[in-house]
Amino acid sequence: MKIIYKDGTVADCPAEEVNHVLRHSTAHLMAQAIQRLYPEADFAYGPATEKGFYYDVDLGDRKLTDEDLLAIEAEMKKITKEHLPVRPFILPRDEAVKLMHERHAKYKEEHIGDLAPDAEISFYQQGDYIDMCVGPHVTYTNAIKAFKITQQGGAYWKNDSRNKMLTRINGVAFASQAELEQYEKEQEEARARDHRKIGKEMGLFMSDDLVGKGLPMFLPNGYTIWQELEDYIKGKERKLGYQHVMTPCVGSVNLYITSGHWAHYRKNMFPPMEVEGESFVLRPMNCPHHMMIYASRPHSYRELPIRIAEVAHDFRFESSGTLKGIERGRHFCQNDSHIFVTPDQIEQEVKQVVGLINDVYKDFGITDYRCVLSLRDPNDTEKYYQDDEMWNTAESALRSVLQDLKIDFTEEIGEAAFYGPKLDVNVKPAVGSEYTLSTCQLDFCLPMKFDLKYIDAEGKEQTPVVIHRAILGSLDRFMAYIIEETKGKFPVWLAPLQVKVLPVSEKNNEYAAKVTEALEKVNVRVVLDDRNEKVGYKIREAQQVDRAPYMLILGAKEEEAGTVNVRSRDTGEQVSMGLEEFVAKVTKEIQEKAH
RNA sequence: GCCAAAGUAGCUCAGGGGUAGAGCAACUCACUCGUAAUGAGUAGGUCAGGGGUUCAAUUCCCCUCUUUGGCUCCA
Repeated sequence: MKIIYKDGTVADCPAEEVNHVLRHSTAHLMAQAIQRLYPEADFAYGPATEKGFYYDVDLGDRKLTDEDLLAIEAEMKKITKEHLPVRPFILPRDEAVKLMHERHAKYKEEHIGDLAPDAEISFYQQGDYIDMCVGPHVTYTNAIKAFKITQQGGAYWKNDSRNKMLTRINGVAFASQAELEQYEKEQEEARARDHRKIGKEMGLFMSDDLVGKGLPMFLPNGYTIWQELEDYIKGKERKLGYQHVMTPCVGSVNLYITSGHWAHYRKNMFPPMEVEGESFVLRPMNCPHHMMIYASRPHSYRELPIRIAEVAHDFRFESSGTLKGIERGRHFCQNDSHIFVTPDQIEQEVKQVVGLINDVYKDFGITDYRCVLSLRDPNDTEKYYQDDEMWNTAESALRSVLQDLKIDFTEEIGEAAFYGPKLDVNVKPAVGSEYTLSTCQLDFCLPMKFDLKYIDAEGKEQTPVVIHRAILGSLDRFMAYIIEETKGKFPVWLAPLQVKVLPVSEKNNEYAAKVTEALEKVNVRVVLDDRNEKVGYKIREAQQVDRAPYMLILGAKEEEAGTVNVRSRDTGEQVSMGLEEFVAKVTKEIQEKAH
């Protein structure tokens, strides 16, 4: 594919750039179509995205309907067929401003003002459409072959909620129709494994208007998984010397004033409750409670590290637009811990935390994640606790552990907690944008605010350092992740229904009941489907809805021989074996938490 | 919170100013069945809620709630 640079050079597009250029050019193509249909349209930014492009446009009071989007798409197709040449030109700044001003492009005009004084200002023209742009672009409009407008939404000018909300029109674009179709197929598959959809199908959780939005409730099947996860992580933690505690979901406002959360995050907390002249809030996090547990008695350096852990209920007032099933609600259970260490234990302890994350990810087969070292923004004096030396020490401590462990990570400015830098492990859901699964945060700040101490080897008082960490993040969110990763086909140890017993006819119900009982006796989660239906019908439901790892087909043959016919959910394979043999197999898999 | 779209049976969805529709699920009956849907029948609804227009509203208009997508936010 030929592309044209802003200086007019035409060249072959490097293979790895093809999609990006194509998508960026498709954004221009769409803008041209919009301009033809709505001449009053004023364009802001219109970049390429991961799979396509968008353009933010100010349409005044006009609202676009789905039909309007189809009309825009049709106009785009028309323009590609017009075979318009795409040509760049460069203007000095004053002429550039003049051109944009004449064309009533007020966002572009403002954009010029944001550019570096010596920046070269280039434009691309196709037909009567001119866009300020650095390029490169395709050389003719008909190079764009496979695209689709996917949706519209609002987006703030310069991504700032104080600015005007513009109409963002999103689309996807590919080099070929086949790739576009492939993409659409993948999207459909992603929607099918959305945890909200599977959660409904399998009866894992629900929500109800009367209970309140963002407040999901776990149903028996979902809570079974939840409890398995809780037992699993607590077991891991116990082996590493964590001590579990239980603290209340409500705390006095004074507690959060002391911690600094009141000043920094009050707007994300449910408003206070006044009783007997005191104010209380639903807690949004557990650090202050755990600080108070540490502070309740004196500590020697010999005791450190002290690892206080809790699977704790938290409540955060998330804005309504961000709620998403059990991935992000207003109530969740954090797999939280606060580790109190001496400064020279930081490195070893962070390494232990990272080791635990690795261990857990291995157990769940999680491989598709991204590590981020979240740093403060030194210019943001409002959000971050002000102490440069503290920040520098904490940030470089975390960085050096990551480097030591040879972990790939990116650094992101302005992503730190107000009290310290974080190592975040981020993953992507089936639908929607990336979120943090695990986190490990270094904190020199809260121990000071709570005046925490330990006695060092010289008998002097010292301030400990706190490591905040969450491995499964919140159990709710982790469950959402596991649902999507497995498409509801959980490993046996997690599956809400582990074995489904399917008699071939009613004649075999009695034997099937006996088999069911034998499994119940060894605590296997088993259900007998003795409905008067054909075995194929029962299999379909057990496979597609229950997603039971094992189905036991029991007919005359099995009854006579005292065996079970085992059908595997994942392979569809059928194997006959003795009941005892099956019991041993399934209990072993549960015990070993086999994938 | 903001910008859009949507809300009809338990689920997935069709419909449309004049008695509310289908498939699946549920229930009943028959069949007694061998690895992803046996057949017949029955029941199931304040068409999210409230207000308005109209002889008549589930349908048109307004408000509210919830859901979905995008933006902002995410300790």
